[in-house]
Amino acid sequence: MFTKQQELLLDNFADKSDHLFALGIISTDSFTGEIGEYVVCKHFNLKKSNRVTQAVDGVSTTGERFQVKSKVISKSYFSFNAKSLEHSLFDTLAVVYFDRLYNPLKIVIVPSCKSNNGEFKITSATISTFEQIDGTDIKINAKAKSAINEFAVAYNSLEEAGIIRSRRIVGDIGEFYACSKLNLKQSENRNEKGIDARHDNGLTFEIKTRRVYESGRRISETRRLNNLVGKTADYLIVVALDRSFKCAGMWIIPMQNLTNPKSANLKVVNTTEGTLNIVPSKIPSLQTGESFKTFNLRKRVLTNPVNSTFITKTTRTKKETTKRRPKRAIISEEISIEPTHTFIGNNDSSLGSGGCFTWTIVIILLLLLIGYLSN
DNA sequence: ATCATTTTGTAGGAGTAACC
DNA sequence: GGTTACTCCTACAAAATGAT
Repeated sequence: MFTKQQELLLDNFADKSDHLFALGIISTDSFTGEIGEYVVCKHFNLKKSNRVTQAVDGVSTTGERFQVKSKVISKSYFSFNAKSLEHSLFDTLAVVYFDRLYNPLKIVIVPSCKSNNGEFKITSATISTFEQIDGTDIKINAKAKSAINEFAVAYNSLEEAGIIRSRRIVGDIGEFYACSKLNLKQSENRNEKGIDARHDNGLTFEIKTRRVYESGRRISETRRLNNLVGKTADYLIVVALDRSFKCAGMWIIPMQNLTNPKSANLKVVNTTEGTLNIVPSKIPSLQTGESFKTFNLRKRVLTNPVNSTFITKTTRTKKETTKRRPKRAIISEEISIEPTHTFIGNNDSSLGSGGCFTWTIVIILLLLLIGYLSN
């Protein structure tokens, strides 16, 4: 789905990201925050906290507890605000600003006692009241600095190539794969609750992506798909990526069939009823399963009365679509199964799933069309 | 005074790990 | 499996400022 050039950029990003990991600068894909913690800890000679330590990111030799916040800025807007930090748990807030190459531009120091009950505000109007360390005075060793810069270049090239549109690279790439594979439109508003993409047929999709590969980054084997509660999309699409961000599996699951949306294990693709596979699995723990064909066929599977949970969704979509489509058009479109994913429902159909049904339907419709044309 | 632009504030989203 | 801890980003709304 990506061009060769784009794949090279992704490979390069994976390499540069692993290099930062090897140098102990990052340990996850939340790279902005981790680079910031690294820079502040080095500058103030802090002992870096373990990853899940509440409020404190580093402690100085004298016991001063630092919380670090990081921000990449494109213009000189040195702003920061936080509503409710646990200000009693740390002594000093250090906000570090980076340019797009992750060169530190400034560190702003705010004593936690200066917060208004946990509310911190740095704006152009208030910044002069805080201690500031200029970028030229921030010391980072040359090796780390060049690794960070190279990482930034690799990241920026992904953005410039249109591969990603945010610093949440894993989710971004997953959405890209899912949308191009299923011909979906990404939600323009990235904040739209519960829906990442739509199809022309009216169906809605939530896309969850996980990068699944052997690495020292993860201690736990368990992978989760969190926070699917209340998601109103018709389908969940699960995308697995390999180390180089190549698609290593994709599945489509009726959202209603998820039994534990609060904290679903990634292995729901193996166990959830109605799951169909879009891209075969390259991950041993995730089974490929029955393959997804098109939305046409998918709809016929869904209208099977055996699984009543699908019926309400199917009915709604069917109504919308049939209103728009004259009957003759339906026949001609249904023949061309591959290029269009437009849903043409037959709600009375009790056909089950499977390839032979597909071909039966296609042949019948072909015969109907030939008959129609010869008249 | 009104409209346009810039800046700040907020809500909602992403991913992962630890603890129970 | 559920919850809560950590992380940052983005788009939009609202407010502030500038231009006519």
